[in-house]
Amino acid sequence: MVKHNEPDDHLSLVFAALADPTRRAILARLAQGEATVMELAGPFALSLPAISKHLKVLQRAGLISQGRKAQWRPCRLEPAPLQAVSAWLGRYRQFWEESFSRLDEYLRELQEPASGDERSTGSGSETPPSPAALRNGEGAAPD
Amino acid sequence: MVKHNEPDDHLSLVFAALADPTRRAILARLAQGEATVMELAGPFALSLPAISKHLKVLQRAGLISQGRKAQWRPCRLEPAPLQAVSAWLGRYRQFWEESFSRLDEYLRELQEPASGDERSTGSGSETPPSPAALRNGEGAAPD
DNA sequence: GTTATGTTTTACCACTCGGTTATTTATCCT
DNA sequence: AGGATAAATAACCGAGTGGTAAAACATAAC
Repeated sequence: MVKHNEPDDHLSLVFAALADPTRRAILARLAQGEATVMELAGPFALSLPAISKHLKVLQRAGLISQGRKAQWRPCRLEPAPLQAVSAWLGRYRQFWEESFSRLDEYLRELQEPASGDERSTGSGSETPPSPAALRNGEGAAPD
Repeated sequence: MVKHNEPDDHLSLVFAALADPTRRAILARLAQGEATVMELAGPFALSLPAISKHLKVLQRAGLISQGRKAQWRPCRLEPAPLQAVSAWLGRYRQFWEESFSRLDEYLRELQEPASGDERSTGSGSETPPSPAALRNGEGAAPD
C-alpha cells in the first residue's frame, strides 16, 4: 500500500483493515455493542497480542475507538469509515442496479463488428484502439 | 490475510484489492468503459509489470475480467464483488442512517451509573463486566 | 507490598506486498 | 524470418503483515 494523498490513504487503511476475516468478525461483534479486548478475543484461537494488533489496525483506520476504564479497554464501533466506503461504492451502484446495461452493450457488440468507427460513439472503446491511433497520441487518457 | 472459508476468503480478496489507491483508480477508469493495459497504465508513473500485477490482483478478486484480442488484453469492470461489499456493508447501514442511536445510548449512560444491572438490558454491555462475572464464566461470548 | 487480572509492547518468524529491471511470450505486419 | 507492439513472467528488493512467546505496563484487591 503506497501512501498518496490523505483521502486515498485513509480509504486504503479502511479497506486494508476490512481485508482480514478476523477483523471483520470483530466489527460484527462490536456492532452488537461495546466489548472488552478479552471478549473480542474469546471466539478466536488467537493470542491476546494478536488481537491487540488487529485492534490497532482497526483503530488506525478509525473503524473502532477504545475507551479506558481501569485496566479495561472497551472497544466500540465507529461507523464513519464504513459510511465512507459506502459513499465510495456509490459511484459503482449503477452497475448492479441497472443490470441490463452490460446486456445492452453485449447485444450492440454482436450487431456492430469491431471497427474504428466505434470510437465515435462516445460510450467508451469496446475494442482496443488501433496501434496507429495510439502512436498518434489519440489514446484515451484514463482518469 | 489468513484464508478461512471460501466466502470470507473472497471478501478478503476484494477488500485487499481495494486497499490500494492505484487499483481503485484503475476501477474508476474501467467504470467509464473497457480499456487496454497500456491505457490503464497511462496516468501512473509505474512500470508495465507493476500494472500487470495490480491487474492480476483485481482479476483474482473478480473485480475485473480480461478479454483477449490479438496482443491486446482489454479489461472490463465486473461489479459483482462490489455488490457483495455493499451487501456486507448493509449490516452496518443502520449505524449511519439512524444517527441518533449512539446519542440515545450516550444519554442513557449518563442517567444510569455503571453497574452490573446493565447486563440485563440486553442492549450489549456498556461497561466491561466485573472481574467476578468473568471468573464465573458469565462473560458474553462474542459472535 | 504482594498477587491477580487486563492489556500492550517487544522481539522474532515466515510470508505477502508493491515496486523495479530483465526477459519471455503472444500477436501482427512486411 | 525479422521487426514492432502489447503484455506477462521471472527474479530481486525493502517494507509490511499476521502470528507467536516473553516481557512490560496498568489497575485492582488483599
